[in-house]
Amino acid sequence: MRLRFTRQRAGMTENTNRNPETQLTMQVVNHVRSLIEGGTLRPGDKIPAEREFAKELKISRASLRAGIGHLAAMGVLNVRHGVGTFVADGPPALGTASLALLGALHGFKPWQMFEARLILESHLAAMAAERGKEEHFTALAEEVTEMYATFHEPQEYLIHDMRFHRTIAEASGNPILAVLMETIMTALYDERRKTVERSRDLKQAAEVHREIYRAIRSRNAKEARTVMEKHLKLAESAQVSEMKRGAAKKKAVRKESTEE
Amino acid sequence: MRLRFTRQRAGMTENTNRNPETQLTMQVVNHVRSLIEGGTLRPGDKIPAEREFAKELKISRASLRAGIGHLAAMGVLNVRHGVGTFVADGPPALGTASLALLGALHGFKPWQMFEARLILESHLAAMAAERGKEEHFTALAEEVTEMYATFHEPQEYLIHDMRFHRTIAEASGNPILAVLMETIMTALYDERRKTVERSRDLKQAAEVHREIYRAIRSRNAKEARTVMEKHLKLAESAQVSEMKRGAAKKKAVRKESTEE
DNA sequence: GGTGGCATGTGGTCAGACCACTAGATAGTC
DNA sequence: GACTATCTAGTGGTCTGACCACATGCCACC
Repeated sequence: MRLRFTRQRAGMTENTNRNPETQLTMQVVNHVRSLIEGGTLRPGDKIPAEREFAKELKISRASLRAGIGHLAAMGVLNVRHGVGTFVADGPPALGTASLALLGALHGFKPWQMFEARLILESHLAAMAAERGKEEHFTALAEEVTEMYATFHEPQEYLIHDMRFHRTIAEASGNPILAVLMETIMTALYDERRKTVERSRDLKQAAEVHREIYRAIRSRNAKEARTVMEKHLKLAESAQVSEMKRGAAKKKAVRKESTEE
Repeated sequence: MRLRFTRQRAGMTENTNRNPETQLTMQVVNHVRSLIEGGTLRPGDKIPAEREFAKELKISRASLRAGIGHLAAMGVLNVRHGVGTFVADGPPALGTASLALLGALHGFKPWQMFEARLILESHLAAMAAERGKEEHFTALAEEVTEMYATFHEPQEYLIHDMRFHRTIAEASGNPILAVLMETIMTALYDERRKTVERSRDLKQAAEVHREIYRAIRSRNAKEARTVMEKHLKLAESAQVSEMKRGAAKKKAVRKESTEE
């Protein structure tokens, strides 16, 4: 049974739903939203059980679940099977796979990803140098240490790499920029995870992270920014070459794969 | 019947789902994702009817709908009652209300919104000056004209204001940054819509937009950036004063409306 | 030639049952 | 007494099949 994915174009492009309140699922979303905005629900809180909540809202459990699904997809709610549904806690984040999916959909190019990241992170580094607190510096130092300790285990190394950049974002004092950066980083590292095994120079990368740390720690915003830019440009070419190396190896079915 | 929103904290903060494939709804998300990444589904395409698609995937319609709900919330799918479900078309955008909701959740401050926007848009303006195409310039000019024509109708004016900035983002040649900017702008203008009625100096604002346009048009990246920064700082103080003006008025009226 | 209404296909909602997972309580074992 | 296995209650996850609401094209009717 072959299903067809009709190529027919959907006429109207800018179709705003007329009655936002007619949609039961949207009604749920708005209800929860107002509870959050009104302060009734705060991060980490548990919302009522589905059967109970549905009765309260006078809708079926299915409709309630549709609304919860929306909120969960947006990263506002955190559903845990067998336990309950909670308002998102911890570091804010947009819908998990959203950017990666949008990327596939609109054909984002890797260089565009890196460009976006460069812009965001260079500012974040500078801001972290200016506004960072002692606790952030401590966390950064720890991650650098871990990087040095794990540069022989790429997957492990990557985790600390991510945490390092995440901490900088947090230290910047602007959670919105942190969220945006996180969104891009997630998409980027998703790809990186597959290629990092082929990486060399992980030790050198740790070196650069140490430089960044020192610049931030000494509150030298300009320097932090410069080094971060250098790091990211390096990272870009590293990832590109990793990807090429992977592609080359894949094609080299015969053992002729001499690494240029 | 009073429902309680338990304040109990949810222990684990970093809970990654162990089996991403165990979740039927995630299975649907990943399936569609792979269809998109594989090129089988492209923007504007119609996916099979729910009953049919569910049978194909050997899952119930309910589960399928859960997955579709997720994708719709992320802005990847576009569901139209009585018509069908389509792969998102037009300008890419992250989940609609996500940032606004996250803002309420984590208490984003207005100045943080503006700071984030300033960083993004100043770069976007410079990039638009460097990479913009003739068609973009034309569109920008049109929007400026419209702004001059409608500065007595704030709501109308706002639309063109948004379109102007959106066009710059598009002209920058980096759709990722455009998406991020759009996310922030949506949250910001959502608020602005309520206060713009009290705005003065809309004509002056149009003036500044014209300056920005001229800088971009003449491919003067540095100038475009500078003027954009000036504009956004102006816009920030304008909105703040609008909000203050509104707060004063609201106290006098003392009107309590029902929650929707 | 126009127009109202119906047929069809699609998503939206409902109800109730049962499955799967978690965590705490309980009873049994060493 | 401390540990471990099992049970149990509570919660989300899935299924089924019916019916409702909406959008569109077709066709008889005027």
